[in-house]
Amino acid sequence: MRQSLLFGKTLRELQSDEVSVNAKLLLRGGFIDKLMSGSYTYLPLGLAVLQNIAALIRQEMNAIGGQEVLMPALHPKEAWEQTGRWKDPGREVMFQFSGRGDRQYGLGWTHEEIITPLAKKFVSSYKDLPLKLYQIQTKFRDEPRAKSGLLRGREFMMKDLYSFHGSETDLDEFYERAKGAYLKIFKRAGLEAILTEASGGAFSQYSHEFQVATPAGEDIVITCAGCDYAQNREIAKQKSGDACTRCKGEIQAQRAIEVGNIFKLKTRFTEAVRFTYRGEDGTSNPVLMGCYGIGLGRVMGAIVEVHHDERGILWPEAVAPFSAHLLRLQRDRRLGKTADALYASLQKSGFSVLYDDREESSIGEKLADADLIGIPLRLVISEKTLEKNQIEVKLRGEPAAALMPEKDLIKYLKTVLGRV
RNA sequence: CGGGCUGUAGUGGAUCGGUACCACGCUUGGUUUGGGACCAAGAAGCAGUGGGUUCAAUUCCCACCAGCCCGACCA
Repeated sequence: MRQSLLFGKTLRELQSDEVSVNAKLLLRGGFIDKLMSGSYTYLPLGLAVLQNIAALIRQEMNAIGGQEVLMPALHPKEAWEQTGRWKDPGREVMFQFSGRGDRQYGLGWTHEEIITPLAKKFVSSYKDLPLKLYQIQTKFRDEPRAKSGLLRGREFMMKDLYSFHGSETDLDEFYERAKGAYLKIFKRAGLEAILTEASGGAFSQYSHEFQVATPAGEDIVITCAGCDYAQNREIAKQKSGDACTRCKGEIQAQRAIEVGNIFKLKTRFTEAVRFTYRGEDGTSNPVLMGCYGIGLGRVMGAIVEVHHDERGILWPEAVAPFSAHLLRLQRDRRLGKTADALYASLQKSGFSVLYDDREESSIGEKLADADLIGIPLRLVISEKTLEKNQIEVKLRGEPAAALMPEKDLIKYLKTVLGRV
């Protein structure tokens, strides 16, 4: 992508009352634009990151047998009355309104009410189970207080997977596989997620949250320095400073962002819609369910909270909007031709490149923008490099740059960049 | 929903009650080129909305709306 044509610009200044790091850097970098509190437009750069996160999640969901569907966000009241959630707790978080006539509608903040009847239509025998369906779709929640940039929105992208099983052991087994897939997703996205036990809330006593430790988090998790004990503060019996009951290690409390959670719903929703299946022996049995969510925008925000410095963002390679950022530093014609040629040859080799071909901006602006945008690899063509007939290569996270001739560059990129 | 702070060109900020100023950005022309460079000439505003006080309100008061933050809330 030629940066001169890219929609969205980096900003030098921001409304001074914005405190959240992810909001500041993503707004300044031209990744997102705020429509209102808790509601953002993803500009081309931000959308590229979001789509990379989505692609990564899809890979791992497909790997554990998930099949992607897309359900409506607009729901009829009746679907929610069946499970008793139209009034409580629905009314608290659900946008509800009436349409033509007296027909009542709500916007989906979760999809058990839709997917359970859907699965029921197609599942009747043990042969149809287990079944794992997921979607990546916009959720709406009437949050009492949207805040912290992408971390808590009123409208946000969520991956929600629902699994259906014929037995509790099958549910348990899949739950563990989903847990593993989640840890893999967060690791690939550059996040160290703490697997945290949490309360099951309204419909289950089993639940795990995936928490990313950062001062920007709104949750508090209680962890042990010595073992992998981790519980949400709401249910933790140990507190900061205690000696761990498992390993005597030091218990600590830390702030964290909840980027995902998984639940065993068991029969909470299948019972409500009388969803049963015929077993091998001909008997009718209840279907068991699990649900597994990841907030994509929240993942993106958490990545920025964890991976940034005073100059800007440092995107992990797997989610970066582009693999490389090519800067044409000066405006000289010969230099422009060299840079254009390199851009073309990188594209031909299959690399995703943002090419700063802007003529009007100063050198300082280009360098500052590159740091702010945070693409992992920076390539510079300037009068200096042209003289030596080489290209400057620098990793965003490292201070030193190296020079190399073009013929070595492609080889180097292939080793450094995971995806081509 | 309680509390605090804030609303002024596209953006960020000034403006002891006398109808608005600066910087950035933008437009035109020129110069410059390794960390947001310089010169010149421009364009750009119902001062969040409504009410009140006053001869006079961007400025003081009230209400509402919006934004940020703290708390409550949150599968």
